[in-house]
Amino acid sequence: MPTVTIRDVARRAGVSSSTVSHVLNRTRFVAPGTRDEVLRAIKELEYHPSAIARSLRRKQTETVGVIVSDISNPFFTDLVRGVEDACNPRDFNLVVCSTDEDSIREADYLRMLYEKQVDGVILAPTAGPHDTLVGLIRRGLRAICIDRWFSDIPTGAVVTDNRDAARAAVEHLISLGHRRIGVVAGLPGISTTWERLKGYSQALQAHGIPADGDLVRCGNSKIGGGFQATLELLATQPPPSALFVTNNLMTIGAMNALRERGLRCPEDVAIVAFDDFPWATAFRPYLTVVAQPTYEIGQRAAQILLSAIRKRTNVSQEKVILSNRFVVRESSGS
Amino acid sequence: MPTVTIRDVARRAGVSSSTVSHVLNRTRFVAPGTRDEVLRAIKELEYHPSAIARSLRRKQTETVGVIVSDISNPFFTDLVRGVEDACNPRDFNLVVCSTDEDSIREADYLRMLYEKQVDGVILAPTAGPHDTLVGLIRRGLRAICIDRWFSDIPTGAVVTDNRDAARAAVEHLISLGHRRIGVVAGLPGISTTWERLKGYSQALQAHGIPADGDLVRCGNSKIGGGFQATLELLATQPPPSALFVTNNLMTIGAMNALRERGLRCPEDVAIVAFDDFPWATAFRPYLTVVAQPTYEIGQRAAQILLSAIRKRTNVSQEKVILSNRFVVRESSGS
DNA sequence: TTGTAGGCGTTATCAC
DNA sequence: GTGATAACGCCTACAA
Repeated sequence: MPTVTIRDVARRAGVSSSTVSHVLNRTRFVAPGTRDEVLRAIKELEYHPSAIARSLRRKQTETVGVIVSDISNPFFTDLVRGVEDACNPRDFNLVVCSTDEDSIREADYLRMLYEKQVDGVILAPTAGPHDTLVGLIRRGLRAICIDRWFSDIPTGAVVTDNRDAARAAVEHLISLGHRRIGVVAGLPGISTTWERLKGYSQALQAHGIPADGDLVRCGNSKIGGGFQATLELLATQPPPSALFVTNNLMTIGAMNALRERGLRCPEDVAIVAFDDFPWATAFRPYLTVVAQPTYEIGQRAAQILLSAIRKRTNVSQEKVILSNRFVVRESSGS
Repeated sequence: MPTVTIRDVARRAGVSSSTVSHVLNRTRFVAPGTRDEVLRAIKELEYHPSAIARSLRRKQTETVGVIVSDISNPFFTDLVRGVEDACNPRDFNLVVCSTDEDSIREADYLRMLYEKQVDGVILAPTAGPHDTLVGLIRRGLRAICIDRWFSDIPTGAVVTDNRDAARAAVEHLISLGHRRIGVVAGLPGISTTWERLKGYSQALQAHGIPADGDLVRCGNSKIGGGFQATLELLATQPPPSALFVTNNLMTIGAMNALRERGLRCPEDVAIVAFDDFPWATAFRPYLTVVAQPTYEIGQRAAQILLSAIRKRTNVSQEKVILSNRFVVRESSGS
């Protein structure tokens, strides 16, 4: 296929390529007559401008990179949809990347995106190190963090009030009479994990329940980890009467573990979990959850990023904190 | 930030820009000494090549577009992960787009991707019209369909054996003694929908069960549609004793509907559904499903596309059919 | 073993 | 109202 360029259109319409460019971009007045000529030529030749060439000139790609842990995790998937919906009206495209929490992959992707000159990046950073990211930000890469924040990353973030929500969740269990409450904690080294643990501790403390290290297990934020951690928790003596599971994937693992042990929820073990599921009201037990505003996180981050891009400013270093919703359903007992 | 270009590196290293280019791309021999010089200059200047400029020259972007109905649908999300994992080793990036089954959005995205010169597109086409897509393919766009296929789209596809799987699913219900089996059908106009319906009919016919139009309802492939369709099915007289729900989202809707009507599954209504869920073994009822090889669909499609890109050939028009796995769990009864 | 130079397809600055 | 023309940053003949 011989590419048809702007000059082909120009020739066909009997004008100069600048005129064609200008009708394309509505960037200066063109006499209606000539304009129609140009438009006709475009139609006839089925001309499609080269976004690549345009980007080279304009130094803008109308593309943003989205780096998450795993695009197949419904949490991120919803978030990405929020980003997409915010970007679409402005004709921005999304390049999505999954790091699997590997900081090397993260760095690789960041470099690729930077070299592809994306106008900005939205990312859920891995635990680190963040040298590449920080270096690129210093060189002018516009970035915004989602879900997690790190004090060594000099840019803004959109997160949720993890500590408060965790505290509320655990207090809910306490109010139901539970004293031995196990926690399935997330990946070490990221803000969400320790914030949620902090909320847990605060709740216990506020109600004079002594902390017990045996009741905190790391589930690595994945299904298998949640499964394993839950089995361990269930093996403590006496076993916990309730579990606080700190993310969606680990919740699946935790439920699998209960099943494995032949325990019913909430009769034998009550559960409160982080992250809501679309199917939460369709399958039993109906989970009591901290519903994070996933879609909004993405949407908001995209808005902030896009506005910085448009205004050619840096992304403000502000940390935007969105509120979680606590939804009581049957898994926590009655 | 003043962009540092290949010439800056060249100057610094005291060589020509072509030499730099060649060490960058390992595209011709460069004396070890000079090479080291160049590499050092690159380090010192923190040079990052411009993928945009390179793409303009090479007419290759190392990017593929992925167009699905909705990135937040776990079916597509898994599929996209398969695509990503296949693309990553080759350093290809993914631009993902959600159409919401709107052919206009589909066409818009296709145009954008074409103008951004993606090296190829992997898409789950909307019901149509497909003019834009077909036009672009004619102009040389490499594309491959996933999940669905259409005879008017002149390119390859990776799909699953929907008809056979549907038939097996329904026969399973029949073998359990069900005669009045309702179907929650998907979006009209796409191959998966009619293939699954076809399998349903064949199963009935093979067992001498007369077809009943009342037992087929369209759920539009979404949660709300599945909910509505299920309510309608449950209202027929006599009500069906089993339901065949033809995709994941509608299954959630169907379960919500059962709950709304106070019906238990499988005691009151048995269910067999299309699409497995990660949480299928964690929440009750454990669903009996046709598990599509979602990840593999994406992976396979990406392999085919990438190989066509590498060999600079067209995508073969072959239709690759992957096998489904039928997983019996409790929702279909015992 | 390395350098020179033209061009990929646009946009934007000047000029008319 | 419209046209020339010089970049944008890289790759790749072709030359040496």
